[in-house]
Amino acid sequence: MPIWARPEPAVRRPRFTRDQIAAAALEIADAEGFEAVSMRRIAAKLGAGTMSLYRYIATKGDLIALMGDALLGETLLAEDELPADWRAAIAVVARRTRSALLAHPWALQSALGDAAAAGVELGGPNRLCRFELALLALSGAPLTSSGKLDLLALLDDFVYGHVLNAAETSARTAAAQAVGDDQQAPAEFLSEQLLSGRYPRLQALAAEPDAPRLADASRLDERFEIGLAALIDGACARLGGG
Amino acid sequence: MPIWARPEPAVRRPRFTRDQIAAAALEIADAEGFEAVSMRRIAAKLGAGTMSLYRYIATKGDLIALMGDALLGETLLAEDELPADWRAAIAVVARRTRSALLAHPWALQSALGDAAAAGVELGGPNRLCRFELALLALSGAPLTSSGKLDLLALLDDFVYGHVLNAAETSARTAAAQAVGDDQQAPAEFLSEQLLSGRYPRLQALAAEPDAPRLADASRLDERFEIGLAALIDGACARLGGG
DNA sequence: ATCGAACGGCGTACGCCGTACGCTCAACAT
DNA sequence: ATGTTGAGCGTACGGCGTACGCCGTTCGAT
Repeated sequence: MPIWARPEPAVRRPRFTRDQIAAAALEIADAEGFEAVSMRRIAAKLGAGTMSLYRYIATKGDLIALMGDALLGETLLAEDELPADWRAAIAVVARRTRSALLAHPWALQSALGDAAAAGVELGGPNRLCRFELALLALSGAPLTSSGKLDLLALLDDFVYGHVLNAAETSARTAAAQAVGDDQQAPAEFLSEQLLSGRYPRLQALAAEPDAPRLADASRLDERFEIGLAALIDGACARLGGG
Repeated sequence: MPIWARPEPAVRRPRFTRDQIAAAALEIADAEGFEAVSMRRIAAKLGAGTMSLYRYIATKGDLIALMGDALLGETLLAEDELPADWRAAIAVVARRTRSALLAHPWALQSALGDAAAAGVELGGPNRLCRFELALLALSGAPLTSSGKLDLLALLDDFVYGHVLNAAETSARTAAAQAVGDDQQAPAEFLSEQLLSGRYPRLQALAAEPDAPRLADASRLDERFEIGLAALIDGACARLGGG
């Protein structure tokens, strides 16, 4: 039922591959955003008729699943890129995942939505590969099997959430720098709200001399490292290891 | 420019309120999913013409922003619901956020996408309220202002990521229990993949006697608590507090 | 009380979307 | 040489967001 369970058509002489189709979709998503990815656009990019794609793919959900798995492929590392220390190793996996997702801001959109859920089922080969790699990274960790699964899930929670909020932050700052005129209104609205007195602590915080920015893109890296370290150490201790 | 900066029309006698429109959208999203929310559906539910909605809302992105902020309203707590201990207090805020988001699985979809980004800008009143509440919870914490911001961002990262992955997991298990026939194929595909030998550690893990489930919905609560505690303690220590 | 202007409500239309259906015609088996 | 198959895809349908402009009501001014 999942797309990876069905072999590619390959019956006669197919003009395309699922990989080609997914690659075209990736390109469009990177260049113009996730919602620019449509069957017609992909077909046009490949020089094919729109409906031809349906010889290779049952539904758009399948395509999205393919895109998501292709993206996960970018998170993979060779085994020898993993440090020997398991903490360092799993941190490398997490950092790599983060940078791959940040490089493709549409990544999380492909994971949400009913269309995606229909096709994802249990994840594609690259997802399994990533899982395998993560288990390898943890092979020296003093954790039970289910403890390892918990730690991996915890780290994925954090990484995905970090990317989600980082994408929102950067979209905001990007929008703020757009016309230059548009950034006036939101800023005005915010300071107006602050001055309303309904948010005393927020107001006080904004009034501080060092004035930490509320949505500060420059601290994203440092924040990620802090959370990563806290989770690896803390979760490991709480999961019964050392 | 953000929708909250513009007052409601209110010039003559408007038949609707933004709140009513947002409420109708919420109802549809809860009942039939996020992608069932369309201008036509909302208008029909309100007994209005489709285009009438545009008297109250500039674009669908605005509507989505409204929905997101309404949802954030569910995460709010009264001040006296906060424990005195700052660690306990911020944990309560995080737990409340988690349960509100889990109750509305479409929540994250509303936060993603270009349509949403256009309207969100700096967040609505409820978002500001939540921020204020979180600052109140942290008022006793031995952290600098920017340390508090970092901790809050870190916790939001974790909570949102947790919900994201939990939603995916539950969507998967829900889909698995759908027809009963469909669950056969994915399971077969997975075990086939495992037996291929390309994923030795995954295979070994699946073969263990206690057999921890790969996507285990039953451990979600415990995992959340572990991550929460690890982040609060670890991040606080690393941010220079006690 | 009357009337002009203003404005809320919304019908229509356009250009997108995903995809069901069925035709055409090249490539293969015989 | 011929029959069969299936890849490629043109057309069409129902849905989407929303631009545009008409209509009838309501309000302020007289």
